[in-house]
Formats: sequence, C-alpha cells, structure tokens
Amino acid sequence: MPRAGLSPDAVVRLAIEVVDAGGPTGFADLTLAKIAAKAGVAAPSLYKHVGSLADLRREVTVIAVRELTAVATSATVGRAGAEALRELATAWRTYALDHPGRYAATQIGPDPDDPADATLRDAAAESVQVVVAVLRGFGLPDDRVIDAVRAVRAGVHGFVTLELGGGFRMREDVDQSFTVLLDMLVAGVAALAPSAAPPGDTATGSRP
Amino acid sequence: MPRAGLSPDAVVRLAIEVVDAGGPTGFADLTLAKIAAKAGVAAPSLYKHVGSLADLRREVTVIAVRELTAVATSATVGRAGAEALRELATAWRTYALDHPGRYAATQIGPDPDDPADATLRDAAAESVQVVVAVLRGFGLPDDRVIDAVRAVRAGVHGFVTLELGGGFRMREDVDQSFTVLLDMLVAGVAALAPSAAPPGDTATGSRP
DNA sequence: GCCGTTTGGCTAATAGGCGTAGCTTTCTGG
DNA sequence: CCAGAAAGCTACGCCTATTAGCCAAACGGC
Repeated sequence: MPRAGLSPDAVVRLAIEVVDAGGPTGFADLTLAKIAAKAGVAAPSLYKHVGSLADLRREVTVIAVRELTAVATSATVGRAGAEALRELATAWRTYALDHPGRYAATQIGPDPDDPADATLRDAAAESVQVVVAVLRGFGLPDDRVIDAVRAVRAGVHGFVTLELGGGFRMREDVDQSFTVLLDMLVAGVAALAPSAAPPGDTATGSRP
Repeated sequence: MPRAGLSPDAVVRLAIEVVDAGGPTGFADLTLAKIAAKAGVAAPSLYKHVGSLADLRREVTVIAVRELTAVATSATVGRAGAEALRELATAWRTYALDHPGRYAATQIGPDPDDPADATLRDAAAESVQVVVAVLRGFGLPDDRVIDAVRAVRAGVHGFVTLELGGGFRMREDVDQSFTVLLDMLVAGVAALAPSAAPPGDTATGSRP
C-alpha cells in the first residue's frame, strides 16, 4: 500500500540501469518485468508512467544517442582537422566500451515515417552533425562531405560493434588496430580534399 | 493425422524463409510459431526436429556465415590486390543487401566458452580467413595483417549495418559513398605495406 | 501380409512476457 | 475536509517457448 514514488523519468532511469547491468545485450534483454522488480512494483504499474515497452526503449535510445553526441562534441571542442577526428572517434569508442548496452540502444534506427520517432530522428541527425562539423575542417568539397562522413561512421561504428560482439580475438592488440583504422580514415578523408595538404598530421603519408 | 514430412533440415529451411520474409529484422523476429504455421504443424511438433529456438537460430547463423564466406570467396578467385579487395567488399555488401535478414543473423557472435557454438566459431573464423587471404596479397608485414583485416571488416560491416538500419538518408548516393570507402580502405591497406607501391589500381574502381 | 518398434504428429499444461480493465488506496488542491 | 486525480494493485487475455504424455503413421523383420 505504500507508494513507490515513480515518475516517467524515474522509470527511464531504472530502465537504463537494467540496460547497463546487462552488458552488450542489456538493451535487447530489457524487459518491463525487470524494471518493475528493480522499482519494487508490479509490472502493470509501470503503465502509469510509460506508454509501452516500445516507448520506453525509444526514450532510452534517445538518451543514449544524446549522450554519444555530447561526448563526441566535448571531445572535439578546441580541436580541428586530424586531431579532432581522432579525438572524436576515440571518445565514440570509449563511450561504446564503457556503456555497451546503451551503445547497442543507439543502433536502433528511427522509422522515417513514424511520427513517434521524430525526436529520435532529430537526435540522430544531431549526432551525425558532429561528424560533419569535424570533417568540414578538412576543407572537402561539399559533395564529398557526405561520403567522408559515411566512411568515418562506418569505420568507427563497425569497429566498436565488432569489438563489442566479440568479433576480435586476441584482445590485447585491439587498441593498436583502432589506431591503424584511424590512420586510414584520417588519410582517406584528407585525400578527398582537392588541394592535397591535410590540415593536421597524416601518420601514414598521403598519396597524389 | 497426415504427416507433414518434416526433418531437421526442412525446419531450418523454413526458418530461413521466415527470416528472409522479415526484412532486416527477420532474424530478430524469428519465432517457432511462424515456422510451425509455415509448415502446417503445431508449434511443439518442431521439437521433434530441433532442440530449441536457440539451436535453430544458431544453425541459421552458421548457414548465413557460410554463405557469406562462399560469395566472398568466389568473388576473389583469380584476383589479387586492390581488385580482389574491392570485389570482396562489393560481394559482401551485395549479400547483405540481398539477404538483410540473413546478414543480421551473421552478426551474432559465438560464445567463446560455449561448446555448442564450436561450429559457429569455426565458420566465423573461416569467413575472416577470406579477408586475411586477400590482404596477404598486399605484402603486409605479418604483424600488420591483423590490423588491416580489422579495418576492412569494420569499414564494410559498419557500412552495410548503417545502410540496412536506415542510417543513411538520401539513398541515391550510397553506392558512391561505398566506393569512396573502398578507396580509403585500399589506399590505407596499401599504405601499411613497407615498400609503398600498391599492387593494383588506386583510383575509384568499377561496379555495375 | 502381419506385428512391434520407432517416429512424428497431437493436445494439455507450465512459465514468462506485454498489455488492458477495473478496483482501491493515497495524495493533493481547493 | 473532502472530491478527484494519481498511483498502486489483482485478474485477465493473448502471445511466446518448452515439457509431458498420448496416439497414429510408417517401417523392419519375418
């Protein structure tokens, strides 16, 4: 008969705790029953604060995407060019490794047609804008920026998803492999600029 | 009272049909009930042919990984260097786009400790070996091969997962972006070789 | 051709998930 | 102080997977 003092935000916070506790599959394994247990409440009571499990998952995803945007942004303030790109990618990977469940949540793509996904679409677009901003520092032609952004996103996202999924044996050397990937991306993006001369280091040299 | 004529293989075949019918989320949405409905059989009857849903999913995953290995292999026979890498990556992406559900199945990593995952581990290792073989043609030092393999896997896998997940707006230009990514990977891998000179072309390659 | 065994289907039932309906209790605002 | 909103609850319906036990169809030996 006592009240648990829940609120929509509190439920989302508990959901994130459950996600964090579940490792890389924490988001996939998120369940209303677990949240209710953690809140000390019967499962149907959660519907007083949340529309559905799908809604709750969407809110968790939005928060995770915004967190990722925030760490990426703060990793690149005051930096430019290759250094900014390296810091961005490193912060991105660090967030994924520190919060694997939340990072898995960010992989949920918004439905372009569903109005309920509008804020998620916005959050996702904002996170891409951080990459765009960093790559603008390379002086790329406008029509090449999108290709560079996609390559960087693909490389970093692919790397961390493979890493989180256990796709890499020999865990010791993973940091070095990530550095090599960043070298490739930095050099590759720089090579897209018309007038050679990358604004920062190149680490592996550039090609004509 | 008539018999449906099922077998373990037939059940797996039906499972793959269900996966294929479900688009990118077909694997996540795979359910014994759907398979049973497609077979014209009650759900518990499937247990005469399959150990559990987890077993069945594992078998689907193994098949998908082997298919991916096969298309990657046949795309690279008789080719070497940059051309082989481009064809490998293109075949990889084509498989993912043609069979999004099956490609999603390949993303589940084997548990390194679970003996039931042994054949999946082997299949996954075989698929990585295709990339290793292609990259060997670049004349990399042994301790750089692993970094190059990881970078290629990360780039291609990241690209197709983002593409399948709807992470790219403006669908028209995706082919070009993939080509740009391949340019970066080819140049980046070539740059890892001690004696400059990439063995194949360096410009943007071909594609139908 | 017949009998016994294996095999492949079935129904019934358990356990756990989401979600709805409706009741009761607690808090709050006038 | 009391009415009504808010936040719990239980009971239920429907969907999963999975187990247990039954029954009929197919098959092997003779």
